[in-house]
Amino acid sequence: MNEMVDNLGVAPLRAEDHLREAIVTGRLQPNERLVESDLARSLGVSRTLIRAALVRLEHEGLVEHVRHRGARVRLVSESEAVEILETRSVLEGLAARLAAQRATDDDVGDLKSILAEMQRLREADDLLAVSDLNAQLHRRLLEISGHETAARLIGALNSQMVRFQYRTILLPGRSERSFAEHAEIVAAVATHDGDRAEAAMRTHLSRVADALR
Amino acid sequence: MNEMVDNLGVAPLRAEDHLREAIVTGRLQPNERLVESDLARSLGVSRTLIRAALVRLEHEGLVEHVRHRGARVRLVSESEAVEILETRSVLEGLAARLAAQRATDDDVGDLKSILAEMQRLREADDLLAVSDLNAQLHRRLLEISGHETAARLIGALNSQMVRFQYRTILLPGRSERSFAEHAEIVAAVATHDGDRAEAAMRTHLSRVADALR
DNA sequence: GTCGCGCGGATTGTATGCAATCCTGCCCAC
DNA sequence: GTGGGCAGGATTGCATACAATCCGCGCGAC
Repeated sequence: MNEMVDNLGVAPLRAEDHLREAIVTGRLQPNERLVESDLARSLGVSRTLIRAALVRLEHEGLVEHVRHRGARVRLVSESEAVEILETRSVLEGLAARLAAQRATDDDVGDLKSILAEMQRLREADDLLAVSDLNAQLHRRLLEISGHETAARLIGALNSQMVRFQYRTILLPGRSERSFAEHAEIVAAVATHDGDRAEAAMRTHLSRVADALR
Repeated sequence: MNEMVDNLGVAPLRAEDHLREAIVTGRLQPNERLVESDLARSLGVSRTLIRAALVRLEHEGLVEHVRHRGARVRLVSESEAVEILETRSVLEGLAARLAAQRATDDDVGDLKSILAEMQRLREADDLLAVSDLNAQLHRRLLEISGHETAARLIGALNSQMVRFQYRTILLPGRSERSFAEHAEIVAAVATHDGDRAEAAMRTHLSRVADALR
């Protein structure tokens, strides 16, 4: 467990990023206690920095902190995951609407090539890679929308969902339907039909929520 | 001994809450510098607590913090206010839909009496009080929806908007239309029509955004 | 045997001190 | 007069020290 030797670079946010990464990748398990002095020692910084990091991670919903009792990795329940998906549904619906209104031809080209690549990987049965491309497609749509507020909120919601990330795409038949849903979104954006893009995105994420249940 | 008595209640969050209140009420002006040691002295706590509070307020979007240069009260531009309203629009739309599905008869009664009180105050030309009741109506709808994730995000967005809070209702004619929009929302909830409630809420908040521009 | 209770270790909460960084104003070269 | 740079003060960044709180465990009363 000796990974202390990478403090050289710039690294002031490093402690926080390390922690975040350890949580979202599951290296720190849900409900695991986060003892400040242990973290401080293992990351080679002082408790002060760890505390600051924990405060921020708490605000991001990754950590739960109760006074005098310390912090632990927050467990998001399935019902909460559904709530998060419902919220993402309307936020990304908004973003999709705007993306449809604002997309340039290049933007549409990007989306279509992501879609084509998804198709290819799907036929090769590499469902995990497909799931990663899903995320990329959603990210690209957000960029195109140019809506920073929505992007920020969606980002925070996503980081709480990593635990469920690969879960739905693996269900039998889900991958085909998911692809069709994404294709519909891209088609709507390509024709600059905001209403249709929003509806398609909401349908898509509702289906994901259904799949989770 | 005596100061312990003071601390029995809820004292530890005091510094943070003081700061937040000073910002949202405008006692601390946008762009004003927040010097840690000054705040510490004036609130009677140490810099450590001030720093922790500033970290949290930064995450809430009330404060802007740049490394080695300190914190200042964040100025939210009008274009950003519009973004925030667009975001609220879809989030509260979701909440209104759920509220319509879940409202009990008592809930509907509450909403209607808030509406009646609004009407009364409007006829008495007390527009600021009307605006406060607006906020109360929106809060109550959120409660009824039972959607904690949406509620949390909306709360954060609202605290960034206080500067604009009373601005729109004072526009000539806006008060009448605003009342009609709220009445439509309540009517939709009363008939448990989720689609209509969501549409009404989105229309309402779009109009507020228009009024702001 | 079980319940209450207090003691000690572990852990968090807060304050303080020192180092690092930045900003201001001044001096000097040109 | 203008621009570059360089002190000195102001302010933040980080670490450490001390105080407050919590939790588990053992002991005794019943």
